[in-house]
Amino acid sequence: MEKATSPRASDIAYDKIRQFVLSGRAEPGQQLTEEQLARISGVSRTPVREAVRRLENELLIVRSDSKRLFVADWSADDIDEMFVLRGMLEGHAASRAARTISARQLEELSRISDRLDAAVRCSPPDVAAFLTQNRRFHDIILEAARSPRLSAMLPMLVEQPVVRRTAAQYKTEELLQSAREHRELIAAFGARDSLWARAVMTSHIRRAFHVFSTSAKRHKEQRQAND
Amino acid sequence: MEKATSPRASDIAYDKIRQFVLSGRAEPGQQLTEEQLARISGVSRTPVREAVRRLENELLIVRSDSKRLFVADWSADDIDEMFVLRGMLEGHAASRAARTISARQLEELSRISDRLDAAVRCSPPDVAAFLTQNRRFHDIILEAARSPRLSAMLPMLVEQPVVRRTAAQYKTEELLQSAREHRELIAAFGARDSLWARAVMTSHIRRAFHVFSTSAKRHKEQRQAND
DNA sequence: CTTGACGGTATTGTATACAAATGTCTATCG
DNA sequence: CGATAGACATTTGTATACAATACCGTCAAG
Repeated sequence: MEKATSPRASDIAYDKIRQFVLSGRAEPGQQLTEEQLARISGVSRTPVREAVRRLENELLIVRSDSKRLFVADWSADDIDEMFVLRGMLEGHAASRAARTISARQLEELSRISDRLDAAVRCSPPDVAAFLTQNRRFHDIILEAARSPRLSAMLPMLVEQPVVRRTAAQYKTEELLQSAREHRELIAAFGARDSLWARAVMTSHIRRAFHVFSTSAKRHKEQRQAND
Repeated sequence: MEKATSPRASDIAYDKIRQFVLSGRAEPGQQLTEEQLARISGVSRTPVREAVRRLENELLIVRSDSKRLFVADWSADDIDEMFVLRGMLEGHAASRAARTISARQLEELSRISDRLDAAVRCSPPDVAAFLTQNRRFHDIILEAARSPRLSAMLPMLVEQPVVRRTAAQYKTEELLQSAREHRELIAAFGARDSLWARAVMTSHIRRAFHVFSTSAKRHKEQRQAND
């Protein structure tokens, strides 16, 4: 039985501010003051500061030379590298998970995979559900890898711009392929084949990069056409 | 002209607590209270909490289920994995650095490499100097890689146990080989060969792992002999 | 003897007040 | 007109007081 976690103010602040930044309500490069963030999250500055520390570590917020806060603004190179790093780290996570995953977790992955399929096959595809389940899938692998270090590092590689990109950009075909890759990961885990698992995961992330990349290009061209 | 950085209390606390943990004065698994840490670092609890957040991110300090603080205690598997992750990330850093390093930085690496040689060649070898220059060497590569993400992640992979191991454990031969590898890295950077740089760095870290590993084994055997 | 409830104590969490520092605007001088 | 010094406003940093929570020993019931 799960117990409801006590709602600590610093966690509330963390969630609210993170939401504020990721939702795009905050412009990249925009200054944030602690007081403003305190107002937004409805708590005092003290827990806000703790939340900001965490977000700063995830590089969603950056500090100027003299401690003023700004919404992070990522270059194309930053984003490229994030995918490279995610490929390495999630590949490693998959490799470890293949050795240590429990039957319980394997079943859970299967269930999620079913939901992923369902989300894709209905029309129109339920992209929001897909993204939620996708995230859960990867979280379980991370959990199965049993590495505190990976668990601390991977959250730094959340892709702000990907989240912001509207759901409509995803094509059914791409989602189908993604779901297939999830199935193959489960197969690799079932076979306890760490090399296979790593290879599938690396390829999975890399493909996501190319989907994102071409989508970003389309996006840019459209904007230029509108000018 | 460099200006003396203003001594903010939270930085003082960070340095002092980090020193306290890494020096081994704190036992792994030992509880730490904020007040105790405040006493140690001579500031109030507020900046201590900020320092603790940072150390928590580096996994030098861990929190129990209900927010009590403890000195991190790492398993053999943790340490193994740290070397694996360092291999991947520093390899990646070297790969990037090979493409982007400046002439200025290359010169700096050469100078440091000279000092590394000097520290090894004198007898007995100046291990403290070696470690200091070694750290500086790797920091410059990290700087040259120009990746905020790498810069945030690599500090999580500082090897507490390695630092704690006494200097005397290092053999001259091992230090010499290490110095040679640094030279080869410089050569790879000079050639702007990112694959070469990555390979040398990966091998460099991996060798360090084996040196550490056999040293740890010796250490353990000695302890058992003493019982 | 074990188990579970209770209450005191230790520890962490939050708000607030104030200090220090940074940024900005303006007036004055070259 | 441009530069610069200085006053003022804004923002971050720190200490402290108090609130909330978790831990631990004790005692009573089974």
